[in-house]
Amino acid sequence: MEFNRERACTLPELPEAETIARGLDRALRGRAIQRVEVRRRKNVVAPAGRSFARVLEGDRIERVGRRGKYVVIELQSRRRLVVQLRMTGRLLILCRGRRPPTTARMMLHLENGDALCYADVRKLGRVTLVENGAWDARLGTEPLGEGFTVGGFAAMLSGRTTPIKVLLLDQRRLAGVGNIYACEALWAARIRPSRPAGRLTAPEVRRLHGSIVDVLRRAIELRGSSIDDYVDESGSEGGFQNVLRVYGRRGEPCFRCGRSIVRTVLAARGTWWCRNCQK
DNA sequence: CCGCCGCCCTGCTTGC
DNA sequence: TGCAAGCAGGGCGGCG
Repeated sequence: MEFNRERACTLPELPEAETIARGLDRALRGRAIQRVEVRRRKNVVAPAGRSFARVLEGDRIERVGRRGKYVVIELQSRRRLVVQLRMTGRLLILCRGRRPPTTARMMLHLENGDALCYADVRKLGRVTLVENGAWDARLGTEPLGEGFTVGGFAAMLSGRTTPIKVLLLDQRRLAGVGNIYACEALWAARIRPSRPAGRLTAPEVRRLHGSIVDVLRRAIELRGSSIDDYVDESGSEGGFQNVLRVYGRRGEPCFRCGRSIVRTVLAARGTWWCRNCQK
C-alpha cells in the first residue's frame, strides 16, 4: 500500500459512492434477484411489517446510481435499495461460486449465479429497502449537480456561525462531502477550517465552491481514495490517496508553503490544515 | 430553528 | 511481551 501515514480512516464519500455505483450499474443492470440472504439483521432495514427478503426476491435491478454518499439500487418494481456505507461498508460483486468474506452482512443472489454482497467489518452501515416516494428529503444539494451554484452556496453560509468545515460535513446542506474532501477543498481554497461560515468573503465563497467541485471531480477520475478500507465493487483500490494535499499529513510539509501541516479536532473530527496559508 | 452529546461498532495504537 | 483502554468517525435520535 502506497499510503503510509498516520492513521486516518477512509470513509466512503461522494467520489467513492459514485465509483461503486458506476461499477455496479455496468455489472448488475437487468439482473434478476433470485434469493436474498440476510446475515445480520441489524444492518438491514425494511418498511414496517415487510420482510426484506420476501419483498426483494423476484425483482430485477434496473440501474444503480448515487445520492450524496449513498448508493441507490433502483428496481423494476420502483422500489429502491439504499445503501449507506458509513465507515467500512463495501459492496462487492462475487462471481459465481466465490465465497463471501466473513464480514458479509447481506447477499443478493442473482439469476446468473453471481451475487451482490454487502460486507462491513464494523457493522455501522445500513441497507434500507424503500417502497416508494422520496427517501432523501433530509439530504441537501448535490455538489456536482446544476443546483450547486456560487449564489446558492453563499446563501447556505450566510449568517451561520458554525465553522465552515462543520457546515461542509452537514449532509442536510451539502450531500456527499465527508472529512477527506472537506479538508482537501479548504486547503485548496486557502481557508482555515474553523472560520465561521457566514464570515467568508465573496471571493472566498467563490474559491471554496470551485475547490469543492474540482476536488470531487478529480477524485472521481481517480476512482476515489483508499486509505484503510475503501475498495470498489471489484475489490480494487482507488488512486486519490496518492494526491491528497493535507488529509492525514500531520507534520509533513505543506505543498504550497512548506510549513508543517497540523491536525486539530473540529466537531469531533480530525482536521488537517496549514496554519500558514489557510487564513 | 440551532448546537451538542452519546450511541453504534471493531481494529489499530498507545500506555503501563 | 501482554493486555486493557482509548481513539477513529457518519448519521441519527434525544436533549436543551
